[in-house]
Amino acid sequence: MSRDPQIAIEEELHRVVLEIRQGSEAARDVEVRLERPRDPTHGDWASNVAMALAKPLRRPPREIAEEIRSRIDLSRTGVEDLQVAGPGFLNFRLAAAALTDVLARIVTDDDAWGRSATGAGERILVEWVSANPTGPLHFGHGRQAALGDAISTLLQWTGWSVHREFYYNDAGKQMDLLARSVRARYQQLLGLPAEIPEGGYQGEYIVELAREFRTEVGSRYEGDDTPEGLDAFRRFAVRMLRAEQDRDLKEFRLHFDSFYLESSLYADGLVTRTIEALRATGHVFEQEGAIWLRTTAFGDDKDRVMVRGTGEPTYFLPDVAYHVTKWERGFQRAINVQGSDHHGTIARVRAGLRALDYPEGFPEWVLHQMVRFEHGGKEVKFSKRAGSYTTLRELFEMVGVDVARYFFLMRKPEAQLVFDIDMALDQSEKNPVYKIQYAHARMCSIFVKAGGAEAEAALAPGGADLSLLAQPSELELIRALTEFPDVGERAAALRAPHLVCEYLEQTAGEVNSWYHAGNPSRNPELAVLVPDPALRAARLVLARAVRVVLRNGLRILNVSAPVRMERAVDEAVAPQPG
RNA sequence: GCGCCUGUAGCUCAGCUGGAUAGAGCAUCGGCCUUCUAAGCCGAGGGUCGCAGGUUCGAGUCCUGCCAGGCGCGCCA
Repeated sequence: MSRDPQIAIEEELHRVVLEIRQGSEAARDVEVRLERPRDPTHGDWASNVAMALAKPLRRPPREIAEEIRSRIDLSRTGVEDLQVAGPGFLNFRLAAAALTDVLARIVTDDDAWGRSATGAGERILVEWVSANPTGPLHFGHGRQAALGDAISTLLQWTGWSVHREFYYNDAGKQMDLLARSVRARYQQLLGLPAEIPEGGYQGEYIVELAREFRTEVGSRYEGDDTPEGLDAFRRFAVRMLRAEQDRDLKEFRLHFDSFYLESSLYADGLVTRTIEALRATGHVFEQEGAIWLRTTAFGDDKDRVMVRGTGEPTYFLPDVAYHVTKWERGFQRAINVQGSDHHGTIARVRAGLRALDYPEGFPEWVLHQMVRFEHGGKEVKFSKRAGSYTTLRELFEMVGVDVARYFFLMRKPEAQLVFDIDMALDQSEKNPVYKIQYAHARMCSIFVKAGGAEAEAALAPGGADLSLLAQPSELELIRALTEFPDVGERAAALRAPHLVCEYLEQTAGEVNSWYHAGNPSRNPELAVLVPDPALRAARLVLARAVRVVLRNGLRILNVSAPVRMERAVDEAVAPQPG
């Protein structure tokens, strides 16, 4: 197995640059990095290092580039050609052999292809969804749900030890309102006059909860307005709603390692401890009967109340306490995925943690903008009131989990997202999810067509002469496959799963081009599997490598990679008679 | 009024942390089906990168100021 060309070139380039800049302190910060040129005519790898050196060395960039070219030793890098181009780019072109070598490695690495060890096993906690147990998950939670999951998986792919957590705000006023709302509905069912409290929950599901509660306890709480009674309503409602959320999360393929309860922060005395710790910093003061933290000392735009005049803490305190537990549980890195409507809270939580001397980047926030749903060219509004298209469950039951997840992920988090339900419902290749899944299914069906024995022989070491893959569309596809590890690396570093979506869509397009290139026939599978056994074998290896990349990419997004698709592929894959 | 995010093709959006001729999908238009995938393939048109300055060899990308949209600015969570 040859060395990774990228690393080999970078090392050699680095060596030459060190020689050239000898004695120049000014050039010390210039880093050597290879990039993928957009235009394939610029080679497989390019470096702008000559241009970066031009200023500190006070020499024309092209002259430096030429000197690098004359000094560099490319004999062990797989590079066939090095050109100086444009203002001073160094363009490296790999020999075809170096390119096709990667195919063998992809097939060998299989499920591990594209993974890296960048995170070095360091622990990181990702917290997301964290919806209050006051109702079912709705449309708006979908983006957050898919995003946090994909970011977590990306981090695992790049070597981090990821802990997935869901934080339940099960204490405080909202829970009280929920309990009162259910109680009111319960009393109404028993024919008693009762009103939903102001700001309470109006949804139809509250009536449903009251009905179920009555089935469970009968009229035991008829007319009850004691605190103990209210607590029974609260516990019942939270239990039921959490169970419902759990079902929805599970079906949306979300798995959490832990659910952290806000109420436990009180029970374990962590809220009190946090107050004491903050007091010790000297940034706490009393005013108008409330206890404040001087968050303005840490970048907030106004000071915040920690404990109300009534003696109850505001949500701010448990929020800080919660993040303290993340650190104390051994996570020196944490990511919070939240909707941008929560961004107002960030400054104060950050200020609280800074006051307690936690480092600047702990935790890190990924904020995503809101989603706009369109169906039939019109916006679909979802309110908390009962209506069509309100819950996350309704959405994924309508368009499917794969499509829903992908659509939520395909845009960068900080941009607003239009979720086009019509396109989501489309089962042609206009729908990017199907396009990718279809490309994957096609690669699988090639193997079915070829039959097991031939495929096995081709995939065995040395079983195929990969240099036969010389069509432009084949070489371009191989290039695309080699980029996959970089994409994962970058997407993880930037917490940007949409880069994976973009890559998969692009690659699926390359697959189609290869699959159909020069094949006027309507059955490209057979056209790909030409009679010549050597070329057939090589193409089987390529098809397998494509399959590995598509499947691994989809795995990051937690979108399924069907081996067979409905209709056409099913037919194609069906056993041949005789 | 203040803060955060966004502004790129008719529409929805990418653009690898400052590089080469700004890309993709949808939509539109033009070619391809009498052997098993037309749910497809090939091609074309379409851009003052919101506006105006600035920084430098070089700006969609960085800095400043405007304009427009989204979200947020409670002793609510």
